[in-house]
Amino acid sequence: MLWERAREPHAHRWSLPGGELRVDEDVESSIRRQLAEKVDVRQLSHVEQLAVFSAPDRVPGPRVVATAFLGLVPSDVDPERPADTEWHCVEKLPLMAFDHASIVHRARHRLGSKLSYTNIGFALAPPEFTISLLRDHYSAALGYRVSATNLQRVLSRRLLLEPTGGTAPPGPSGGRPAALFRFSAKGILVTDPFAVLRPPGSGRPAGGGGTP
Amino acid sequence: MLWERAREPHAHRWSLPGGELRVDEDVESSIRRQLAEKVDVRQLSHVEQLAVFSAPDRVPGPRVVATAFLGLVPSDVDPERPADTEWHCVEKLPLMAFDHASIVHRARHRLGSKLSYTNIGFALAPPEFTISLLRDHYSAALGYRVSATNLQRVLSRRLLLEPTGGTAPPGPSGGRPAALFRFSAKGILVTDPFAVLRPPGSGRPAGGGGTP
DNA sequence: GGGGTTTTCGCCTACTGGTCGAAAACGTGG
DNA sequence: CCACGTTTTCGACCAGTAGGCGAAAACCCC
Repeated sequence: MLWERAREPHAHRWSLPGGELRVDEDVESSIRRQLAEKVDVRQLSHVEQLAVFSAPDRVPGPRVVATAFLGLVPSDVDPERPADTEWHCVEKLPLMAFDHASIVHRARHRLGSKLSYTNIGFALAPPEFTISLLRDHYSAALGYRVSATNLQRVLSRRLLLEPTGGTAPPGPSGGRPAALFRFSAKGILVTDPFAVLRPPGSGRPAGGGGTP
Repeated sequence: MLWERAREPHAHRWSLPGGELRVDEDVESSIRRQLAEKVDVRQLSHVEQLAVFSAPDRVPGPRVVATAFLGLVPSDVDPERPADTEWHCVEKLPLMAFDHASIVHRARHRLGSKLSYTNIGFALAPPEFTISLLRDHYSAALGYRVSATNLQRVLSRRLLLEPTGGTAPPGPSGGRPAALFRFSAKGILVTDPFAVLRPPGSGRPAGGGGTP
């Protein structure tokens, strides 16, 4: 979600929401406050620090150090937002202000990486969802096609997927109705990667696949 | 490597090296400059941003926002350093200044995670090393025993390990002399995790192990 | 040469993830 | 109402990975 700047510098370019850090708040409180002026912050399903951007010339005039965050909202919510904001596709960004395009690309890269080794993907989906929907989100974030079969198996084996029993209505062209799943309560949002070199006696990791 | 503070606040406590950011440098240049006043910065084998620490009360007096870095040096180098600095074991930290203890623990956690899914481990070892040395570094950073067999096999399969042909002299109690390895030139320092859900037709990932 | 120590190698197993194809469950049009 | 297209779901197969273990190799010292 980008915000069209009204004032110079970089008027009419699109920028990330943000603003100045107050002396009585930490950076995460600050970005939540800044964002709250635009949208309902409670919709945010995931927030994490991304990186500090501090090149001396990243903005005109006095140097500004920015702490960038990655924030996600489920795909079913479109929070109320003012007229000067707009959702944009990460692959077709408009002309952006300052170094914000590189921040977005870094965030997209982080999201793609974390999708592979954490269950952060659930932050992109509604409370109940079909595997196909989740696969589409994964594909969009990763930039390549993901097999629904593998996605379901991988997530199920990690005990992250729990069937609700319900089904979603088929699309306009028919097709078998998809089963609905929810995020398993035991599957706490893991933000750390799975260790490859495990402690001794901890069950065997994973592997497999390959091109035959 | 910690630095014993001479002045208040928190005099005689141990702190991480650092200082104020100048207006004409970015944060990484700044930490390298600060560090250069203490040690030879060229010894640093890896530097990466860790996180921003910005709690309003993290230091007494006016609020200070800190960008913490994780920096590694190979285990064989002990750079010249002034008398007010000292190497400390991460598991037996002295009384530390400000929130620096939590920064260290965060850094240790990051290192442990990255050891599992990147080849950052080479930043801990000398140019030529034995598998046992590398295993000891892994064990120390991860906090649990690591099998030298697995470590060698995993790294070899990723084409990161290259035998030099030489051997290291056995220890004082004898034993078979260990073969020396070097960091393979093809094994660029990967700082991103391996994707678990790969693009189609990309060869099969990994798996394996488990407790029999 | 025997005993102790450390490294190295091979074998086995459990399990993972990619691929593929068949079956299931729907809508639609003739 | 039945053939067809569509989408989802499930099972089977396979290559490849990592953990565990034990035997063999290579050294020291006595």
